[in-house]
Amino acid sequence: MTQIAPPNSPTISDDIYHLIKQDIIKGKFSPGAKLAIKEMCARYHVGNSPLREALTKLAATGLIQQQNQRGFRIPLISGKDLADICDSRIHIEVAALKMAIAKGDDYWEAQILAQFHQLQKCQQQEDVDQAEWESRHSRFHNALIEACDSPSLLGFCNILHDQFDRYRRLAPTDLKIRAELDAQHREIMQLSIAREATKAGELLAEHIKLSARAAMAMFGNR
Amino acid sequence: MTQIAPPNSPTISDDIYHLIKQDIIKGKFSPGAKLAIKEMCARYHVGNSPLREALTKLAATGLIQQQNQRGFRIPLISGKDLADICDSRIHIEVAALKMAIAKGDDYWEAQILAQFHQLQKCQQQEDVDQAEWESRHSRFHNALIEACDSPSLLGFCNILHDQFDRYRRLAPTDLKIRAELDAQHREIMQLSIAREATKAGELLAEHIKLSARAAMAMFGNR
DNA sequence: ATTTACAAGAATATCGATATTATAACAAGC
DNA sequence: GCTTGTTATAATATCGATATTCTTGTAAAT
Repeated sequence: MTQIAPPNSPTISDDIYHLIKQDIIKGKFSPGAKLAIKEMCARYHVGNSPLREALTKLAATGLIQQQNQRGFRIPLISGKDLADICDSRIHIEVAALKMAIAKGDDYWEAQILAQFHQLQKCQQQEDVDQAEWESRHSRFHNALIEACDSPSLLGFCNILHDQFDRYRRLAPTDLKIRAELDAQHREIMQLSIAREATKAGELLAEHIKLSARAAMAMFGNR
Repeated sequence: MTQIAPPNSPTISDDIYHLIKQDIIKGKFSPGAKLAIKEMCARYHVGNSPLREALTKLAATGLIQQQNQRGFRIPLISGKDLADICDSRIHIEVAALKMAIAKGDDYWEAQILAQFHQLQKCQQQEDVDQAEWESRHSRFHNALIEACDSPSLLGFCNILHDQFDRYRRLAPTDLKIRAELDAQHREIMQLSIAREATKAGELLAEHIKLSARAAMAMFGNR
């Protein structure tokens, strides 16, 4: 009995879902901007239905807002919102990291090393490819928690990551802070593989806070 | 300057989203069942587009599964999945409760008392109205954490609640356990209003575990 | 008997057009 | 001048039909 791998083609809906999602995270739409259906159809060369499905899906993850009979908008930004995303990320991602440290196997350790290496290589370039860095950075953070074996926590982490990234790209990160963040990456990796759950968790919390600081500076209060 | 309240009519898409969501939670579809587009359109008396948007949204929250070119399915159930949902709920809902206890004001306290009272009244009936009980039970749990002032955590709690409820309704809860769960409700309420964050959190964790036990008994292993 | 190839059928996903609702512009009344 | 009411316009949401993809059944080949 040979279980043949199913074909499973992509759909337009799914393709532009990822496209639009990335564009939002990249900041190609300004906060509060209206996403007019017709314009979006023209921009992404798709019809009504798949576009709306993609937008609906994005609205479900909080990356855009939907109002009945009034279409879709890019959410406004605020210090309060960022603080919320940051705090939630700390709660959930730290929990996931601790679980991963408890459950992770050799493959998990290897993947962390591998992704860290790729991130390093990317950063040593003369002019860093932003898109590539973002991708590798995400993969590194994901590798840390992937072994937590909790689909729901991982899903929430992804949602929060996306929302967090939109903020992070609004404010260019200072070089000094960038170096510090990178040092934290190394430390978190080492502590995780050494199974120092508590210390690793604390450092990850610090790391997230520091990441948020640059964007946070754009808002006076919370 | 009189800021008039906007009209904001409902949409078919939004209406059936809630309808289908409740039907899934109520267990009207068996795990693994295929949700054929045409049949669903007939069943809910709606067209193609709003139905697909509703299903897409539900897929984004994990209440149904979507596969490209292969439509939508009700997720299978498993002890592993339930354990994951349960654990995540504990992580996130306990965190939210502690935040709420730290930030809650008089209104928060009053709402908890009010929702608890309504839940009690409902339970003292001869034959409990299941739908009404579910609604009041949800509102009580929500009242506890609402003051946490974190939209993202509250959103995740709702998602997990929905998934959890589907499992809970699969197995009828033993009367003895039911009484115990209700005693916990009262205790959690009291500890919360007394601002005993740690104790309240621990008890909420116990409460969630106990709720899951009945459904968990349906699966031998994890 | 098992696998492979192909064709018919069914289902999903998408398009183009329409109906419904919100928005904007403008006139009338206080 | 400001509010209120009305109409024209534009946008969203929905429908019905079509194209594309998967699935099933049958026949040929190894």
